[in-house]
Amino acid sequence: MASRANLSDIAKALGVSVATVSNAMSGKGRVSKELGRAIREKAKELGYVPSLAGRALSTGRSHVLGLVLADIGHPLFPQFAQAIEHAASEAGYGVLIGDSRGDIEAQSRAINRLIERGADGIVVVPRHGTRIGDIGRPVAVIDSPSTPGNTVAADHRNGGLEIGRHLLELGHRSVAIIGLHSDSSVQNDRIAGIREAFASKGEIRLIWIGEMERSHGSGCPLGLVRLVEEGVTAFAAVSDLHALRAITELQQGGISIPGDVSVTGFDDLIWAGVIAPSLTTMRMDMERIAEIAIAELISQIEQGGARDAPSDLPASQGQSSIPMELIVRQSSGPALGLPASGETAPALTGPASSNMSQVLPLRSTTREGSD
Amino acid sequence: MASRANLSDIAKALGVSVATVSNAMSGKGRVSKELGRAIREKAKELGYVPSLAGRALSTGRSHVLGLVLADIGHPLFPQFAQAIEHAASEAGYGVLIGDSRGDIEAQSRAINRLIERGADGIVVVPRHGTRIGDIGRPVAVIDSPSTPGNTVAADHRNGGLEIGRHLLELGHRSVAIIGLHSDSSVQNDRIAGIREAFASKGEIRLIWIGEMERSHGSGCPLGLVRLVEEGVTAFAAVSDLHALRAITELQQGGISIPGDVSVTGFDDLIWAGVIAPSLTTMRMDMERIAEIAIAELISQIEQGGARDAPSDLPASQGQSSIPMELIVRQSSGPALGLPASGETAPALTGPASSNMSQVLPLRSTTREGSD
DNA sequence: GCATAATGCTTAAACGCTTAACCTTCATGT
DNA sequence: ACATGAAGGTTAAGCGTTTAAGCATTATGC
Repeated sequence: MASRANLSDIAKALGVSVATVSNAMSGKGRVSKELGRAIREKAKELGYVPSLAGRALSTGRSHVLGLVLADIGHPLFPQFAQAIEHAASEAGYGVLIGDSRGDIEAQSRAINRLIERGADGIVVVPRHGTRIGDIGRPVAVIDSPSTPGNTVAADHRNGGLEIGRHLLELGHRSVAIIGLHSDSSVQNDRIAGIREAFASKGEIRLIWIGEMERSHGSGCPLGLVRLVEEGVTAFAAVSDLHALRAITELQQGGISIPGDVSVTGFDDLIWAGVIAPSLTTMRMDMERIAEIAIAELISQIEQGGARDAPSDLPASQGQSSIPMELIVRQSSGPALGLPASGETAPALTGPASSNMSQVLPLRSTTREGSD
Repeated sequence: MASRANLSDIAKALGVSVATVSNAMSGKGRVSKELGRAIREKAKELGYVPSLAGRALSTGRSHVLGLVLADIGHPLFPQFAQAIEHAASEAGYGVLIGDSRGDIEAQSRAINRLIERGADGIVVVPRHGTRIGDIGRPVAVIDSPSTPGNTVAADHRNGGLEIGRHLLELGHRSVAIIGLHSDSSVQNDRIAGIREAFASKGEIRLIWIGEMERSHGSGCPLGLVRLVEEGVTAFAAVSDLHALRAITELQQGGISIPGDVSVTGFDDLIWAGVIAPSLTTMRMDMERIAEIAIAELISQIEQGGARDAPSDLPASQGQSSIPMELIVRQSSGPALGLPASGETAPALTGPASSNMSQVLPLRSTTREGSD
């Protein structure tokens, strides 16, 4: 089997010049209707596939984009990768992945590697608290709308607002927010949103997992049961991962969800729908985010060429923030003291956290799965 | 800023020919020690980065590999992507991702797209029950050792064996295996391993989530509490995702883990270490698997060239299977009736599954987090 | 001391594509 | 009738690299 057909094969077969064939395929030069059709037919017949390498060398464009995730191990990565790949593919671009496990320096190394590999532009979901400097090539940053230099992101603040309102409507007046650490814009936006929803309407406390783990080791209990005793009726985690941690810890402590307390998450990660109780959470519109990021990137690539200073033009339409969607499932319910079905919930009596062998009353779960 | 320096710039600056510079950089032709050093110095000085496009055009090798995951949304994807990217990068290759969400046909489309993009070879983690046909280019398949055409994979069967033995040692004699559906070689291997461990030493039943969801809807309860009443003391899920589902369902039903029953998973997914109780599971050695897959692929690429019939040579050393590692955490403990610390565990009394408002005794969790 | 070989470099072609420039041919406006 | 322009092509250069072949020059064998 001969190796792949090229332009010259088609040209020879039809007795025309390669340039004409090239023009016909790209629809750029001046080629008569008929010849154009004939060429495309022949191309199909020979199974012609353009050589990206040849094209890249000639045009200086590889038609490949780089994707750099700060934390490629994050469970959100699949969604990102899938959406970005899809959008890029639609636009005729391939996606090269860059691993930046580890620190910030690794992140820039990853970016550089991708550039050396010839990526026309880079999509970055940066590590917390990182700013992407000028890398001499178009970049689209997906972080949070409040991050300077951000290109597109979900409206995390509004997401927080919605989850806050949801809990508020359910009657919760004392909630604990669970975050990892305070140097992530995404988390801070979400938290700010929740706070805004509760402004003066309820009491909020903050739990930083990062801090607790620093003193008690990774995977340590978060002491949530004690908070429940102190009156907290809802836990709003800024990630489904933390929500999961909360749910299991509470359940292990004999607390019923959503009977006794509610738990909400963020991101609608893969397990959100299958755990018991299934998780109420906020979902990003990855498809749209990816589309916009890619569109921005490609527009920069195609017009800009060698433009590197992002301060040059005000980046097309500026930064867009995409609404998030509230997914109500089983893990959120009416606050204790606001009986759902006429029955009065028994108050929690005595300390339950330190001594799990105590007998706890379990309320029945009344809600059904909705999706 | 001038665009990137190329061979010709270096050649001009030193008054030599491009060919010499090329030889010096690649160390292939005949170049004197001194001149070689001078050239490399100049290259560094000018910030020379070889043009992959030029090289690709000249050599016919893009130095790019394609990565196709059947289910890119699977939580294992990050680990795969990271390991593959790392191994490929070490070998001087980039990794292009292919999205094959959806059916088997989408999988071949993804593979084709990557080939059209010029990938020198493809790493495939195929969809259950798929066989990758001849695609005219080197392929490395990561599925299960029992799959025909498999290149490298974790030793899932042995993994099952180990988890089975672990439960056996803890005194469990009646376990339920939780799987998704029966057409996955990986799952079947794992299950076979567990079965082998228990051969005639205990009772095993099988739960297929797929079947249950087909009749009761996605995310439906699996009825595990009833199984506990019937005497099951351990649940061995073939994926951490299912294990998670089991743990939450059991906890919600008022059953203590590992006090009343044990639950184990597979794959050591991201949440395994942070949920309560943390999850006992089996981990694949992704790094090694990726290394071997990439090495195989590259060896095929570099020697084979246009060889397409895999039946030609017996594929180097044949298919390798990499041992899995048992990670013991909190979710597995001694079987009921085999008191861990002198204390006799109370037997479960009466039906607990259908009526969750029943008051259940909770045993204390005695084990500490170990990692 | 002369054929032979090794060494160090250059020339030139090739990879497949794009694109500017050029050359016919034919239709058009004046 | 003749300059002008458009249409439909062709030629040729160039993108950056590799690599076979060629050509001096110097070392080696006998």
